[in-house]
Amino acid sequence: MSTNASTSLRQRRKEERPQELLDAALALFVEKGFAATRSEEVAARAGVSKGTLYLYFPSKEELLKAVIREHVSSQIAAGAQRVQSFEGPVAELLREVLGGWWSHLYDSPASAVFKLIITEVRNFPEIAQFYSQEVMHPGEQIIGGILQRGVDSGELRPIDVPSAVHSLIFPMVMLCLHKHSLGACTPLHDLDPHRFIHAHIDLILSGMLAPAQAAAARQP
Amino acid sequence: MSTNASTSLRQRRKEERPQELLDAALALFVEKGFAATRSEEVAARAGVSKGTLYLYFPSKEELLKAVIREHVSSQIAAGAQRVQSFEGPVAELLREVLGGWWSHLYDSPASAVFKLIITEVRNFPEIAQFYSQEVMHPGEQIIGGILQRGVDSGELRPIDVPSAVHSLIFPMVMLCLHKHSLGACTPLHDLDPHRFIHAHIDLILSGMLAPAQAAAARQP
Amino acid sequence: MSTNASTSLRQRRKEERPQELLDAALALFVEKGFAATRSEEVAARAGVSKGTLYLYFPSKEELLKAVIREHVSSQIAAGAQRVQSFEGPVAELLREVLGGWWSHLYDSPASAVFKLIITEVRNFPEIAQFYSQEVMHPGEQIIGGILQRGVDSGELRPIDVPSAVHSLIFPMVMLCLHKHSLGACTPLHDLDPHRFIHAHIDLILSGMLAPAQAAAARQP
Amino acid sequence: MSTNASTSLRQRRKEERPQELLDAALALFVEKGFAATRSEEVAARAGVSKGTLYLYFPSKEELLKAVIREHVSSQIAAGAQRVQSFEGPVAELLREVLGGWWSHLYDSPASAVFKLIITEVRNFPEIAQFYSQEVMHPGEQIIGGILQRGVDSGELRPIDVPSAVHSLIFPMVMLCLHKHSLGACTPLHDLDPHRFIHAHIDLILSGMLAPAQAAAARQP
DNA sequence: AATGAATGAGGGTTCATTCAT
DNA sequence: AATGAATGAACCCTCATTCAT
Repeated sequence: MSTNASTSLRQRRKEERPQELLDAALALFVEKGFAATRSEEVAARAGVSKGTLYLYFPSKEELLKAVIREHVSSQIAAGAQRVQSFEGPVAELLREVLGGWWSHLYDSPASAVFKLIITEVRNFPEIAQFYSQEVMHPGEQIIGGILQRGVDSGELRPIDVPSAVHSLIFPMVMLCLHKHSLGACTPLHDLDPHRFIHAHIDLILSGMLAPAQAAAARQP
Repeated sequence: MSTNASTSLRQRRKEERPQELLDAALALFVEKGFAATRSEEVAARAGVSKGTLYLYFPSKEELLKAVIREHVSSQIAAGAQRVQSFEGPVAELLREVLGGWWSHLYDSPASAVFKLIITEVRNFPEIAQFYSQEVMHPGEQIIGGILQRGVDSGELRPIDVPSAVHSLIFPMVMLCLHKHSLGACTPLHDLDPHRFIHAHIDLILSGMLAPAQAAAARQP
Repeated sequence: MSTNASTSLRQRRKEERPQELLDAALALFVEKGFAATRSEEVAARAGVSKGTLYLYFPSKEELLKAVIREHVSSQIAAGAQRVQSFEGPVAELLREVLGGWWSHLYDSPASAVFKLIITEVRNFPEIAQFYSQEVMHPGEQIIGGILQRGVDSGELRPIDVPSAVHSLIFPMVMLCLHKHSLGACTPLHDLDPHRFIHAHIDLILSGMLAPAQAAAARQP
Repeated sequence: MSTNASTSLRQRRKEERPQELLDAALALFVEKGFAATRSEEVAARAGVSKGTLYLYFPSKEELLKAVIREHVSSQIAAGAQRVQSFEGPVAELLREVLGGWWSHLYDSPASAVFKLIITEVRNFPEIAQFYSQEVMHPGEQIIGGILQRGVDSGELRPIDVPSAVHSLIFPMVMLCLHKHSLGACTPLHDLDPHRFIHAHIDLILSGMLAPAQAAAARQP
């Protein structure tokens, strides 16, 4: 009898189902918007039928929240760890943290979540609370902490830290948004995302480094 | 003759209705998304009944396109003019152009259009073409032209112009998006939009100015 | 002053309005059906505005009834008169009555009314009563009377009069229906309406004439 | 296995639904007209809910076309076969073909389709093409062929065949139309449909038979 | 008398959700 | 556990009718 084998296959499928549904939902919600996505489409894209979706998620709205939750909790803590233990100069730390985050982010499905949040917060305000607390504030804390450390150590000019944090981060988020909106229609002619981000970090760093450091940076 | 008097109430309403409907539509499409906005809500917000909306726009989709068209054509040409005729240093020109654009933009309903475009392009790809040609490319041309002029004159370091353009612009767009999404739910704690943009421009300028200029900028 | 002239012009228009509206309504109701015709179309075809229609008819339904009433009352009485006073052979009388009726009918707007009645009686049963009493019964009486006279006089075989009446009349009505339905889309290839009706009457007569008459008819 | 049992209820319904919907649609479209019939009424009459209708037909208009298609394709070929293989006199053939067609037609739902076509062709011109090709022309060919055979063999007088075809057929169609329009409101006082058709065929035959045949027919 | 802007009930269609199989 | 037929609330849009001008 194939009971054992088929059970394990079934079992495997069964355990993967929620993730497959979440992936399908993320892709479609980001592409068409939550309201314009039919739940049957989500099911079809995950390779199951309409009814099955409702075995795993009680409603379309809960599915949305699960999609967002899934991509929100993670990697902030990891970033915080690295910052604590890092010893070298702030410029390097910043390049590592933001660069690492970016190379992880842009090409992964997680880049889509920004669009999802921008698009749907107004309809589901609980998302706002959630996202602010779990992602935005901690992220700003980490980057802000690095910058402040740089200012304190004299590596950086005395800058307005919160502003600088957003000068750094906003273009990265914006690029993710672009990827899943206009960028999916017309290509971003003369701008490679990965090169841009490095140029961007360098440009901001140039603007922040204390004159001595800046001179040093220009003639190593 | 009843021209003068009769023009007043009925006629005046008739002439103002399309604008009232467009305003209502922009607000609601941005708040809830196109698909999640009922046409009756738009009508109600404009103070008319469902049917009246369809006297002025043939369908909800045409209404969306009209909303976008309305906020897209303008002010690019004006910006180009100013740039052509300007004589002073590039830093000043940049502050004037971006600052002027910003003070006009952020507090006006036009700031909402960014969200609308991010949200709806994938469903209405003709918007992409339209927006790229009418807004993005010309805008990038203008800012890129200024930066290139600065590089050529030695005011700015030899930078990657397209990257710098987006380092400058993306945070501004991002702030508009934020205003109409997360920002409408939880306030942007320690960041005043107008002050941020000036700090942002200054920061980027610090990163771009040629060393001589930068030194001069630091000690007047 | 043009008061007099313009008043009379206006007056003329005003007096003709109801008829123009009735004509427009007949044409459109027959073409598209009552339910599928918009009252604004009727008004437009009559050269007036939507509101004006309602100055002359209290509702779309009343307009329909007026259209039917208009084409129903007439010419039955006239036919009855002719029959009473006619002296010659029945075959001739029949050709005159039906031929006269036909040449009057087929090319006039009245031919359309049959379709209107077929189409709309079920929705407005009062029409049935009306039409039966005013048109069908009297018409059948007249034709039936002629045939009966022929049978009584020996000109015609002893036939089933009611059947023969309908054998005579139904194709004529059918041709009117055809004109305003299929005939308006694909032409009636090899059948000229006027020639058909004469051939039809002759054919039926051939079938009804008493043998002696028939022989006479074949060799004069 | 649940095949046999489970096929029963749910599956059986699924297979029968389209037909049930078509029947309901035919009845209502004929009674009230296409435009005046609400799709919910059709569904209700078929014992299902509004939404279910759209599981089987993509739109009300497609439902109409399906209704017509269903009643159009058939029995013409069957008639043609019988005509080819028939050996006896034309009068008998005609009585058999038309009589057979009639007894099949008048009391079946198919009799309603004539009204549907008369009523809706102008709004859906594709129906005209369809019906002309599939029903009218072939039907006229068959009857015309019989008559022509009779003329050629000397059984019938030299008559205008196309005219005679319509003299024969039009009253039958007309009676179907009547059944579903006026006849549904006021009864056809002194005319039984089935007797009428036989009297009608006999009458027309009397008019067509060659004198010798006619004399024979009168004295058996 | 005539207009046509405005209304809102009504009807076609979609789609989240349920439930018998 | 999985399916997909069925439901019916909800939404887009139309159009008969009204009424201020």
